[in-house]
Amino acid sequence: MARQNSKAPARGRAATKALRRQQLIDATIDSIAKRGFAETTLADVADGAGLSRGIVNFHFKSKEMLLIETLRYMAEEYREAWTRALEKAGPAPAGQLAAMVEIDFDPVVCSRKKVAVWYAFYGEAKSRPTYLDLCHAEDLEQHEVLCDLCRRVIEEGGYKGVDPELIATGFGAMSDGFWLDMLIQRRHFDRAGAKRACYAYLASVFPRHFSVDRATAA
Amino acid sequence: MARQNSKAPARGRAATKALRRQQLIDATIDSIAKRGFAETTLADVADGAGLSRGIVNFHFKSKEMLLIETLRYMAEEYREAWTRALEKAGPAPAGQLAAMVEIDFDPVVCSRKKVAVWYAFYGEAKSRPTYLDLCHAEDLEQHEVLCDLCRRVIEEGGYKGVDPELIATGFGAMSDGFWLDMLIQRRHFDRAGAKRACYAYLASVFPRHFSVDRATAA
Amino acid sequence: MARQNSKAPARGRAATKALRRQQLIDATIDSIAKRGFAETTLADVADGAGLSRGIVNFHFKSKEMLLIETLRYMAEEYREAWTRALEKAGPAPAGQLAAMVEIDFDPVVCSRKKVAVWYAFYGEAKSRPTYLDLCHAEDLEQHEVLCDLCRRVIEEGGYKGVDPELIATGFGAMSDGFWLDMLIQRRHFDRAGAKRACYAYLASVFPRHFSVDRATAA
Amino acid sequence: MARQNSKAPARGRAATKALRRQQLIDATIDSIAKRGFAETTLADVADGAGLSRGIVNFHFKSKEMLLIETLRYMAEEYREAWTRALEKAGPAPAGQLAAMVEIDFDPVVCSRKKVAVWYAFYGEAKSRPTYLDLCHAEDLEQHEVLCDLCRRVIEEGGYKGVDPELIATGFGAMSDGFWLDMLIQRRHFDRAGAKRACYAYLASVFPRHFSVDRATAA
DNA sequence: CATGAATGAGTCTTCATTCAT
DNA sequence: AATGAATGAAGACTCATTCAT
Repeated sequence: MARQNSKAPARGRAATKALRRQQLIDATIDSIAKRGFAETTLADVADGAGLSRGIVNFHFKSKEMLLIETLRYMAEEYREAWTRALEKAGPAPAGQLAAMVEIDFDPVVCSRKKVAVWYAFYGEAKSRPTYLDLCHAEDLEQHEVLCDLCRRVIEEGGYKGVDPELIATGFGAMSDGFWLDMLIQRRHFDRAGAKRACYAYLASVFPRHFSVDRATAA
Repeated sequence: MARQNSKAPARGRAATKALRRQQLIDATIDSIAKRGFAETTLADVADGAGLSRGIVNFHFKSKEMLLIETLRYMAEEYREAWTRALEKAGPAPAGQLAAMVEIDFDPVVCSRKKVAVWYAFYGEAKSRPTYLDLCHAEDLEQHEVLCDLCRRVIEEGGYKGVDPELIATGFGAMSDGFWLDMLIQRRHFDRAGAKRACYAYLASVFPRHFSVDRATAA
Repeated sequence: MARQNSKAPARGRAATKALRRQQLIDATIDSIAKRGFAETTLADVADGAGLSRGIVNFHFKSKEMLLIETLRYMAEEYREAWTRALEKAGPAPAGQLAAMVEIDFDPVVCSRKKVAVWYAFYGEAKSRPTYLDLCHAEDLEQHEVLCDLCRRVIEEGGYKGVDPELIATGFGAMSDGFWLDMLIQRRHFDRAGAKRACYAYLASVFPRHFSVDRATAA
Repeated sequence: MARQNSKAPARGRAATKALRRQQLIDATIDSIAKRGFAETTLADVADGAGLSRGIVNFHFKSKEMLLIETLRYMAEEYREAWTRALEKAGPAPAGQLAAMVEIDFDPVVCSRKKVAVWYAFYGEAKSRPTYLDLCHAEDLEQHEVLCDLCRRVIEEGGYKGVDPELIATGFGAMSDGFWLDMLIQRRHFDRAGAKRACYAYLASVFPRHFSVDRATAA
């Protein structure tokens, strides 16, 4: 009982601490999406979280660290999203490839807000080394997974003269490009249009697995 | 004589003025590429141009204006590049499409430095309205040109069930995605690889016009 | 029994309270010696004492109060040291004067750490009258004692034309100056050298009582 | 004429710059003397100089640098003072020693304000390495000069059993101690009293050269 | 008694902009 | 046309103090 009494506050505090950190990361994402990288001040973040001014330095030590943790959070969120999507997709490689298309343009991951934050990090030279440290391994892993899926689709479908790496790379680039479209509406394209264009790409390469509208059962 | 005397310096001054502006725009591009948007100060720009501190406000009124003019310059440079590339390419639409691939990954336009600046503008929320004002019309124009080229290739090749807009859009997105790769080396891809992936895409859609390595004569 | 139960913890608490205060004063001295006045934060003190952050305000109400108590502690410590030294020295005034030299450069009182703290307070003294108030009475008392000792030595030795106040003052100043040397090593002098210089001074004034190396029996 | 015109502003600017720096150093000395080291902010200094907030960082880069330059200025001022005093004093070593006493307690060098600043630097641990870097060589030089003067007085007077280094050291320490007295008025001593005590010391060591009130002609 | 999360006032520093020269 | 000294607003960060637990 005594132990429980002494643990309860500890648990509460630990929970509070984690909660605050997440609150602040969320407020950071909101602010970057709204104001951009350069205009996001710690005061904005604190205000956005409804907390006091010194709070960020208390929980994250510095602005730099807050931004790093924010990037880390977004990278993990994205990674979990596509990992889980593949798990749910069943064993067929074409289905998994389609799942990747779907998750890449799922509002959870590809909202205007989230995309704005990704591109804020991409665009800011100072954050590039940090980005590489944090995301390079995961980017590579996703690339390998995509290559592998393409390879298996090619085998399955007996496609001749198709380089899986080239297709995987092209798909990844296209996906990134459509995310940018979400942000600046260069080709005023919506999620559905982006997916259709991706499926059109896959359908032209893997006609026996994909149609313009969706994945075909192999 | 009096006229000559007064005109010569006037011309010299006008030239100097234009020269100074270009010097400062170049220095701005260099600084954004090196330090990023948020870290670029007017002092950096002035130092980079080898000029004095107050110079930017003198020639551009404000930092804001300098950035707008810098963006305008880059947009015009890019527009002229692809416009001229199409002119040189001859009348065949597939050749023109190939010319677009080539120019999009030509070092003049797609150096790491230039790409860094583009993405700095994309990533910075504050610059987005400016970007739209300045570039929307031109982006749209390029998109229309690409759609038109695809349409004509489809007609020429009698390709069935191919939506030109979808292909043009997909190509544009892929190109943007590869530019991002140049910047963050997400898939550690070089210009040649990017072009091959683009041609692979076009080859799979327009097999009678393109091969993985280049445009095929129709 | 009930009383005992309630008293024992009370005594324990009082003891704990005094212990905590001393712990914090010690940590303050350590921190001032190490980091200086301006750089000493309550967090440093709390960490140094191995206690929690809010603890100082809990036991001392404010940082200012902690500093005052620290100074008071050092002043009392010094006072007790020289008082006790005089008591031990026997009745002869020259012996007591020598005892004052010895105690002034005794490691207990004149360690580098302690001197650092004294001079930290001196450095702030002009702007904080409270600090002066604390030490003024005791400084005066010591000065009177020194004057009295000199007077008695002069009488005893029949020294002509020697002003006891001037000698006492000069000795006090020299001692302070050597403490400063300990701190900044202006003349890179050690304790032994300082004592020799003091004895040399006393020997030149009171040649029948002192030699360079020590007090001579009168 | 054109040259003159272009030089005049340059000279004016250079002069202004030096003037500003001196203004700020003076304001720093004033503020440290009034408020102490820990309480001196750049705002205080700027206000004291009647200038704007950012001015210190403009002229000195950082607070740290301002403090270093302030210390350097004080060290040079003191050095010049005693150097010049010796030059004026004539060739006799006893006269030069007396000149050192006089200059050490001359209001120019030993005002309460100046002493407050010296002791602020001595007391602040962080400034000690800087102090050593800046002043160690000069302190040593002054010490050597004092030793030399004592040596020559001893020779001249044929004093037996007197160690010049011990006397020089003792004198230096006594002088420092009296400066501290000026600051905290420990023995509520004025400049005249301090000098008398110094002369009393010298007179007891060098009776054929000094009396309590001044240097005696050798 | 003690903890440590939270607050917010205060400080240093940066930097766009102005303006006298 | 150009310079660079000066300004002052704004932002990151520190830290004494408070208070719920």
